[in-house]
Amino acid sequence: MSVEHTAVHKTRGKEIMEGKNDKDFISTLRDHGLQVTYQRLAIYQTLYSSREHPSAEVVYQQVKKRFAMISLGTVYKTLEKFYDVGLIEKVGPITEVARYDANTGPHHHMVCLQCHSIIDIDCSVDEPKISVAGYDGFHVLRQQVVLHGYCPKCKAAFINSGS
Amino acid sequence: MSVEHTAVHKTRGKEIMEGKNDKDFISTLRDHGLQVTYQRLAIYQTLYSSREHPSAEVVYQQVKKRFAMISLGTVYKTLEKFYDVGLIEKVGPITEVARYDANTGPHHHMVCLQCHSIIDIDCSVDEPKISVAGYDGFHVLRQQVVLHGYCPKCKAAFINSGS
DNA sequence: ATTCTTGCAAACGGTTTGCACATAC
DNA sequence: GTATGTGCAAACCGTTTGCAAGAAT
Repeated sequence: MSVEHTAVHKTRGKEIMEGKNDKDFISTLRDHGLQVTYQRLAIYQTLYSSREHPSAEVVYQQVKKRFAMISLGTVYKTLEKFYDVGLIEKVGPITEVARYDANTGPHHHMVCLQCHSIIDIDCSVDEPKISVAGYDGFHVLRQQVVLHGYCPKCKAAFINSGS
Repeated sequence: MSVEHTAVHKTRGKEIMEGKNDKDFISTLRDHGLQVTYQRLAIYQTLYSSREHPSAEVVYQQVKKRFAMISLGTVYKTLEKFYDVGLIEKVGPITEVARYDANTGPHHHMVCLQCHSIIDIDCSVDEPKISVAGYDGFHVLRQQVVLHGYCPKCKAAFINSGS
């Protein structure tokens, strides 16, 4: 694959992108063990140049401005692949589906990535002081701390299966 | 509406439920400004007696054992209503859809309930020490702190519209 | 040449919605 | 009697999947 188009984006992208050219982006992809395609480059650049935490749909709309032929399915697959290899972060559904809890006292949750069980954590243990100097403009109604990992049962299963 | 069935559930529910009878449940619903129906009572009791953070579907399956005729739609509507009035908690999608972020450095997020914008928070400010004594069996891979509230822009809009 | 990726369209699954009927108050 | 909740089924919408054609290595 050859590189012809420029890496320069619009608006806020420009500030962030400055100093990072196509070659850098390509290297980044390769460093993560990814094959390089125009689509991936465009998707990564779009995401990299945004602070909006865009959804797959939004990334798709952005990328389409440069690659009219790209498909939404590719964007989904690509973002998920990026996420898998640790190239990008994902803010989103912490559980596959909504889960409810009659315990309304202050507490947080541990979610098992394997069996999807949710374990309550006494809030007392953390009480993260996120009164956050500098973010005062934001009116915080509630905060949620979620730990992702493996519950004792699933951890044991991994060890036994020879992790 | 009259109360005939017993409040006793199975397994772990029993321990939790003990000391809370139908009248208590009814009062709880009323206290939250809710009309009382068999369905709501059953849904609330089911949730109250569980530590599994069940999904709507699971609640539905449970409740159906007592009320064969209940519909899944009702469970959805009811749980959401419970959540609205603060009777129950919801662990689930913190954003409507998955959102991505090329910033992989340690940081957390503020999500605006109104405009759905997401603002990064420097991790340095909180660093919640959730090494959590007593939960050692759980192997934590990553933790996510999410604040819900209103961003400066939306907060201002509320004030102007006469909150 | 082989393997991985793309595009398209259909399928999926959780959730929401509309409406007629039933129930709570 | 009036407002609210229920049941059912269809619609929604974000996401995933299968597969044939295309591109990367």
